[in-house]
Amino acid sequence: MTQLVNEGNAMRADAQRNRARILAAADEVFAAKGAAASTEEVAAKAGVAIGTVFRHFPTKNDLLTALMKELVRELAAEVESLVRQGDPATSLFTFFAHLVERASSRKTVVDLLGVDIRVSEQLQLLREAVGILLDQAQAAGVVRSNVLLDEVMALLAATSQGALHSGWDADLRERTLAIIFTGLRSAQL
Amino acid sequence: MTQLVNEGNAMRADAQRNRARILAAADEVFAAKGAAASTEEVAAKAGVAIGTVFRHFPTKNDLLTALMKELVRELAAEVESLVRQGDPATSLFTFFAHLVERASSRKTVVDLLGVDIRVSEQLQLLREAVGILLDQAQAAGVVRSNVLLDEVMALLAATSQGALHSGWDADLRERTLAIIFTGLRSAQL
Amino acid sequence: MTQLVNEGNAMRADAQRNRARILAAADEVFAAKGAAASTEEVAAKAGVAIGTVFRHFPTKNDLLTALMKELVRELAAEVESLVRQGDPATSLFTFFAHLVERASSRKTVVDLLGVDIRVSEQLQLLREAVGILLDQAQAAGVVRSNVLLDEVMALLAATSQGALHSGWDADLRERTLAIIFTGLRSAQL
Amino acid sequence: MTQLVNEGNAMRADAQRNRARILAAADEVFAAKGAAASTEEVAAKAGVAIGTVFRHFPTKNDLLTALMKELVRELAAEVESLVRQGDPATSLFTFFAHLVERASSRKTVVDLLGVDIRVSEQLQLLREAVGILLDQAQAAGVVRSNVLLDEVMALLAATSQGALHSGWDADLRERTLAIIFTGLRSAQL
DNA sequence: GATGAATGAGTGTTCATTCAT
DNA sequence: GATGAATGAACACTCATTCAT
Repeated sequence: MTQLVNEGNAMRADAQRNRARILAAADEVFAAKGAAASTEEVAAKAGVAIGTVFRHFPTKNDLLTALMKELVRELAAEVESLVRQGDPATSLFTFFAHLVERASSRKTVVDLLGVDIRVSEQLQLLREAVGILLDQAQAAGVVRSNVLLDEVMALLAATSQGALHSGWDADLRERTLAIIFTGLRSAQL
Repeated sequence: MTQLVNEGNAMRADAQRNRARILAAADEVFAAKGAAASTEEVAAKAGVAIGTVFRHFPTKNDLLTALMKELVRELAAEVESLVRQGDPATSLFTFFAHLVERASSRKTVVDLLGVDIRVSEQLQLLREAVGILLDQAQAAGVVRSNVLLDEVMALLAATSQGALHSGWDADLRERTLAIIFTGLRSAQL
Repeated sequence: MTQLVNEGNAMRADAQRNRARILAAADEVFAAKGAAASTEEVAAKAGVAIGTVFRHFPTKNDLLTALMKELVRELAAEVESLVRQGDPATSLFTFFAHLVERASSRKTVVDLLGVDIRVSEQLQLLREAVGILLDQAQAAGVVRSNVLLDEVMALLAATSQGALHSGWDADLRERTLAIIFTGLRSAQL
Repeated sequence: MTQLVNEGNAMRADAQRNRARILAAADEVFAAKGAAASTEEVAAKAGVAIGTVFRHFPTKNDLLTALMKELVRELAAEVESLVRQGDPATSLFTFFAHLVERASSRKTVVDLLGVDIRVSEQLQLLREAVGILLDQAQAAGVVRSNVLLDEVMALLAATSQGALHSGWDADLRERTLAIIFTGLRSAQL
């Protein structure tokens, strides 16, 4: 039985609390300033000493990766819920829009896709989840059948990055996604 | 009248040559390693001393900005030539594809959008140029008339970033752009 | 009556066991990596928590010192046994050779002389023991009578350190000691 | 033509001065506190910023190695002068005594022989020099002919380390070396 | 008494920027 | 103008030591 959520088996209460605090602080800090922000700042925002951060995440990269895992986990959970209770015809678009909206204010979401972190492994999970949404949408006939998961993931990444780096507002986001969704839906010209 | 960022007006011959060399080196270095690469490395590749780099570009950011300007200028020139001699119906798509292809191998193209550089100003030029291509395409009836320049620019930026950070290969690039182009062309569902 | 450095008098059974484990682990770890190895590593090898190490030895230095005491005690015991049952004419040389051989594989033996530990006090015991061997050897006429204990101790320390730091093999060790032993035996020129 | 002394070909005057200052400071600091002393302290004593130290010696190890080279060079020079103008029968002993005397106050001399620095290469030079002294002494009949260079080097290292770590005073040094010299001179018992 | 999480000063190293040569 | 040495703040990471659990 694979567990998606597990990272604190047998940990003292205070340690768990600190781990959570650090992750939260890291999320905020890296979301605002990107992965280049200093670990020291994360510690400060979490209200712990620098050593504590490194005890929980021996490397800055480990911290970044943990953040990433957490994010992927949340996203996967969201997909799962959409699969279970959402409208198969629109779930893909709903999720797509939501992710991009989220990315527009969180540098983390985006930075993590780049750099030297071996994301692949983590992203695999998300990829599979999105694959289900795509299947559903294609089964419902609202997405062309020759669209591959690769392109959907690529568009997802691209728009997430675009939304962040270029600071799209809600309106622009909507209009831009509309074009992409149209591209996914309609018959090739 | 001294200017912080000289650009070619009234400059000793060797200074001009150095400026050009530095820009070329910076392009290479930053393209390969991203904006995080050290100025020292740029100087080395340019074959000048570090002081010379800082004399021409008082700040690393100034160097990055200059690179950006140069890039925009090239792109604008390309657009202009397309406007003059290209097929109005396909020029937008041609340019779009070309930019993204270029971005996929040049970290610069993309990173520059990220830093703290106020791109807006520089991008204005490019924006106007692309505006012309869009007008042409809409006039030719191959792009829906309710598509705004904003969305086109957003898609341009997003795919450039996506192409680089996620390392799209030629095939994925083509398939992804096909979806976007379809979205631009067809009638909204 | 609480004592800073407990040594076995009135101690819970498990505490005694832990103390012994820690000393054994420390011996191994420091022998292999020198005194610069981390206390944490010692704790790990001993299978106890870091706090336990510091409860038994309030300072890293205290741990090092205890190790030293232990070593001196063992050596003194060895000397005692030689005094009781060995050949008075060769015991000094036997002990000398054995100590150096041992030093060549145990960084501890040597490093401990380096730190800031005031060895003198601990070494007194060993010194007295070696003094007996020297007396015996001089009585047997195999060591010049004007050789003082000071020099013997100095040579002992020097060769121990040399053997370790320079990594003497058995052959080199033997040949080098042969020279020293000759120096101790023969008449001054 | 091999050059023993070369390290500053084409260097700005101030850079040379600083390099020398740093080496001098490093010698003092490491001599007093051992190789574990901080680079920062070296910088402070040299009166330069920390960056300057690292510009000249990109790694702490590089600094240590440079110190070592310098030391070996001096020693080799001393040997060379002894070979040229000294009494072949006593030069080896003179040099031996001098090195140990020096070591007794300089942790550097000794620390450098240990740790992870690849000394071998550097020591080769010194080894060869001492080899000449040994040959001379054996030719003069004052050192047994079956004494090998290996043992002499081993004794040299051992006594240097001993002299330092155990803090021999002049008298003890003399008496201890007397025993070793006797061992080298007389016929094996 | 044992545990192991938290602390925080300290270390080696990098790099944008300044300035004497 | 060009050179390249000097500066020093910043950073990731380590480790002896303390203390709440």
